[in-house]
Amino acid sequence: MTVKPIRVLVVEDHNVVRQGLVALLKMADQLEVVGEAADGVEAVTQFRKHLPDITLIDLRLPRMSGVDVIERIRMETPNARFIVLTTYDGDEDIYRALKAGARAYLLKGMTSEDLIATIRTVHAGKSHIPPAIAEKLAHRMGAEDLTPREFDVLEQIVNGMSNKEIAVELEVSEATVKTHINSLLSKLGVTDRTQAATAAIQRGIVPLESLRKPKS
Amino acid sequence: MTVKPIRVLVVEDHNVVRQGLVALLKMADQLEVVGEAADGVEAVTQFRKHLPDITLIDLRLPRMSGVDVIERIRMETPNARFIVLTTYDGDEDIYRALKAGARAYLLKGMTSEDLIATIRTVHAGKSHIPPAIAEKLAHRMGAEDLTPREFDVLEQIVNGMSNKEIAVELEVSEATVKTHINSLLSKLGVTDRTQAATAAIQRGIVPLESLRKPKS
DNA sequence: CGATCCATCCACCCATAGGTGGAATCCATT
DNA sequence: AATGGATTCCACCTATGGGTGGATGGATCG
Repeated sequence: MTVKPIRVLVVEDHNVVRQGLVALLKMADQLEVVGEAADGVEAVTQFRKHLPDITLIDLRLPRMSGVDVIERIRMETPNARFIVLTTYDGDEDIYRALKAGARAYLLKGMTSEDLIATIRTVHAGKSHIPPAIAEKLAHRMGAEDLTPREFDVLEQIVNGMSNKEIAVELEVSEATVKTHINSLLSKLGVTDRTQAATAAIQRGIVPLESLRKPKS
Repeated sequence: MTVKPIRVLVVEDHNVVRQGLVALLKMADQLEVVGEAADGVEAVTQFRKHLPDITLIDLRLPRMSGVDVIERIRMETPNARFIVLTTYDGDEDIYRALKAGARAYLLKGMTSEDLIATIRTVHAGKSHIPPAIAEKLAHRMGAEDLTPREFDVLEQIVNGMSNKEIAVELEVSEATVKTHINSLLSKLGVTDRTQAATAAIQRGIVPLESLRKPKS
């Protein structure tokens, strides 16, 4: 123990994945896993307790989302460093996480070399945003940001509601719904509601989990 | 080595997850990981080489899908035993995998006890289908099974195509497209194409990966 | 205080989507 | 030979969706 190891907190709800991360990290020198958490609330607790150098964090977490965790912790500890883990590319949450202060992001399909190299890079104070994401990030800025109301309407569209149903649900006229739809269609760069729905799901604007259950 | 260990093959493309599985399995007695594979083709090769008692297999794999792997192997080795791993519930592939001969399925959020217990159960010759899935499986049977052509149309719908565009793409008339749509709407139990699209994604009938890239 | 953005609504129009009720062909199974 | 499913197409009609070009009040911000 000649050099001070990098102290890492692992936050991930899926058991196997968390075990896998810990297993990978143990193979590396000068890395120490100081804590594990399986949900957002526990993550905050563990962070306060251990004050790790690096927090590896999944975005989809029970109880409190990864983005919320990052925001919360950075209010208390502004120089906390986060590396975000995601399963899928093109996830809208990535942008929110980066905006919240994450320094890097990694897909779960990465190799152990990727993981360890990224941890060292971020610990050295640098960021590590893959070029493809950086481009999308730039591309995204100034383009699509839906107003709260447009988001409401989009959510209803994804849930298969007709304009009339949306109007009732949001307690506005159908004309208003149409206005919002026209607006969000052009913001999303799509031509109809079906494309809006799939785009919303694909980009993670509306999470899959919030989808209606089949009418059974 | 008093008792013969259960020989396990782990097939999973995501590095961390595979490592995690192996790490979990090593904690158990009388279990031996005899091979690992990161894609479908390698899975078949590894299976032939080791003839494991149990194959833990993810369904989303590069090069050859998990379902295809199961079908292929069971043609050669009909009593091969598979435990399917999935990230999300409600995945259409689960049904196909079970039909192809998988004996059990597990979510990646499981505990190590679940995993090991399931391996032993399946090795003992029993199946292990969670009640919730068994019910859905029963519920699904006799209901929705789309014809190949209906599936083609649904795929186009998910990709945001209009009826006219679908007609051109599939080289049929718009009337035919409408017929198929009418048919698949009632089979899926939905009322319009947007609901069909989200249902298709949610149930995994059309994989998210096959979605069009934004026109950029 | 203007300027801007948001949310709300209107009228009008046309294209698209979806429903109904056919019908013909082909193919596999009975 | 007959049944049934899948695929292809037609005509016809109505409902819904989406485009255009407005208008209004409220909030926020420089």
